[in-house]
Amino acid sequence: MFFRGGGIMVMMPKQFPKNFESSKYETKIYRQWERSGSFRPVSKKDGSPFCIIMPPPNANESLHAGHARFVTIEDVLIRYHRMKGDKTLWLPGADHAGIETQYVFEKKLAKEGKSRFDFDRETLYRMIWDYVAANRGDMENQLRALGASCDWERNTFTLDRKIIALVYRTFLQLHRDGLLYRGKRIVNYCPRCGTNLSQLEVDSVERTDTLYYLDYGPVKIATTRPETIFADVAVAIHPTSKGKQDLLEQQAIIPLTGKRIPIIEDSLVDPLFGTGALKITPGHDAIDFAVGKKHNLEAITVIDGAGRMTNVPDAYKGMKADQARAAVVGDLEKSGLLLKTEPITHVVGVCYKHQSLIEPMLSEQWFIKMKPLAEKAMKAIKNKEVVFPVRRFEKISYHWLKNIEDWNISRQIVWGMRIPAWQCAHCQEWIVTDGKKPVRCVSCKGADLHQDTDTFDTWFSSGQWPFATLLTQSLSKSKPSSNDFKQFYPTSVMETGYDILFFWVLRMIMIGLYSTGKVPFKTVVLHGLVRDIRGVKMSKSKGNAINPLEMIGRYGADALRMSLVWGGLIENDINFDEQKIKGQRNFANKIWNIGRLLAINTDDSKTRAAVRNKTVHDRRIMKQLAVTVQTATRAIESYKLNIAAEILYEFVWHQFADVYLESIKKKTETGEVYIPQPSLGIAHSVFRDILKALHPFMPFVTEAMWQRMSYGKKTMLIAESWPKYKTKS
RNA sequence: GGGCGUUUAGCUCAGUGGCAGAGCGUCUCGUUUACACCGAGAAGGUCGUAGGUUCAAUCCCUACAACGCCCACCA
Repeated sequence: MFFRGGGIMVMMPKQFPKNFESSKYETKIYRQWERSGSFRPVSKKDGSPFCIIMPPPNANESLHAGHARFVTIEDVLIRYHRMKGDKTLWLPGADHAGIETQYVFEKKLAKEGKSRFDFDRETLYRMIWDYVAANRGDMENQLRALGASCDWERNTFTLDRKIIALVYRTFLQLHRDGLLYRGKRIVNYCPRCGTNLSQLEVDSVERTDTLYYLDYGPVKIATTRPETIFADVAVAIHPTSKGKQDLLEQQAIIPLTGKRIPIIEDSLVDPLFGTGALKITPGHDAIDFAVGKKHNLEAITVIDGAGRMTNVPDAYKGMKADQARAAVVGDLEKSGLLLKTEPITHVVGVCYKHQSLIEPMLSEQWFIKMKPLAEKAMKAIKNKEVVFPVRRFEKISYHWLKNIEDWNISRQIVWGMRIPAWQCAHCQEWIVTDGKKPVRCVSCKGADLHQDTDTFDTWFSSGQWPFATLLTQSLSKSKPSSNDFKQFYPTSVMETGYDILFFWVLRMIMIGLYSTGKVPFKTVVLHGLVRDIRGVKMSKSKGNAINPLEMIGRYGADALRMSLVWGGLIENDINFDEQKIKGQRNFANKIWNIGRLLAINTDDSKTRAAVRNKTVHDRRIMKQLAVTVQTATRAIESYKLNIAAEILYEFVWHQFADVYLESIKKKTETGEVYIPQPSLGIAHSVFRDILKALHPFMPFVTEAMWQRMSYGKKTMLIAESWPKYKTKS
């Protein structure tokens, strides 16, 4: 028997607005879902656990189009699995975003005429904490506006005490396992951020600079950085250089100071570049550092953390590095030691965030040995313990893991987790703990211990996010389901932008495997970036960023969501086009009006009289529905969300509305439209399944319609079950 | 220097070893008691180029080109 909407009722057109006014429903419906506890994981008979840990957005920033895309994709998966009957958990969170947040806060301080140096560490930390706490609600409300059906009772912040405790535990464990070390290395120091950055946080840009040819006595060298000559400790030539033996017996002379340094040979030198001789400056260049180490040379620092000259002749002391370059070049010219100059186009490192020039600097930092961790990750990928449905991401991941380098995890900022390591003032020994201050030095028993002032790279803690969030849930006694970790780990899907594949996803796999012995998630689904209509990456500074809330206000959350998955594969970049949202707003309205047509004609006294047999149209629409739902189901299961969205759109609009409803629509003598039975019943039955199948994509209009039609009696659509059709044999 | 991706209608993009698809845009017509946030229809493509495999290639293979992205220690 076919379901007939809401029994006997006559709905006057006036009571049923012609357009779906999204803003009238969205907030109300979301609150209804949230209050009813629909976002909590619930066990059904044959459901299996399904869990996504949300990539925590920066607690301090508003959401942009990229967030809207991930929310849509993840919410589609979550709602689908929930309807399928799986025990479904989507765990939300917020990220403290160390460097970025501190930078934003410092800009704010600067506006007030202050700087971070005006405050002690604790005060500064507290100020940033309050600042973030005040802004955090905005981001969370934006997630709600987008319809994210995540479990707010499990909402977690990356700086929650329990999370910090777990991160410290991992750090200590790495130390005990010999995977952690403190080393003096060339690091990428960003003078603007006031901290060093990992290799990943440094971008390369091509620049044209001047190449200076300098007279070093018996040899000539070419350099782009004449201000660093005071840190030179040798000049290297290639082993096949002409007159090598002769040169090796002599000494090179640093211009201006006259200091004598050895001439050495090393195959790293390119004999065809410049003069074929390379000045070795281990204190300010990574290659030189490597060469210096090989030849047992000292590393001299001549630029300090503020980017000023130090440890140089008085004439240059205190100058900024670029001023010093001009001064040095001028003096070289005067003394005739500048042989010639030529322009050179080369690649330099810049800060990924501000594009400011990176200063390679010698510094002592905490490092994690990555090779052993990466090997386990590669094995897990090979064994398909973690699957990349889009093959190219697996290839890229594997390649990166194979060539991985040690990870510098200490940052010179206060906003973040302070590193739980103390140095003994007496014997200089470092003591690592799980967060508690040690009483005495383990080696000399000294009691004068000082905690490291650095904090962890944010990615070090977020690399532990999947197990940390689930474990801290388990530690909570107040919550009914205190075994989240046991139930949901490894999680089902990790969904995030491909731009943080290396930063985050692969590190989660490595640390997850290390800490728990298991991969943190079984499937990695990556989405492409949202660009502007011309294909340019969106950013606030370019002014081409779109505000999701504005789009929601204009077209509704459903329309925005659909537009972000419709018309392109999720793994590819998309160009954001407002026309597309508009089209989906029209679609939401179409759904609304299908409901309106069915509702205003549900008059039994009229339709009962016209009962007849099923027609070709009736039978065809039933079949098309079955095929559509099956295809959509398969598409969602294989993360081809665009296919699912598109086929549902096509079916609803062009098969159901344009063809079927038109074919069954009748008019009375007075011109009133009505639909006779059994077609009306069939139409209702098809429409019910349409609402269900579209619900993951367009949760608001479908829920609003579901309730309006009283399809579920007292249940909400969010809690309904996914339509099932037997696969054709 | 290595790697990856893209190239299909005016635009944005799906897709398949067997008549080339969607949305938007354009044009024509229609309806105005489900929806103008509507309907019916039309125009528009040598599926980047050149070879190869095949009965058959937009799809598979090879080379090339253009564009884009990622990685990399030539000062």
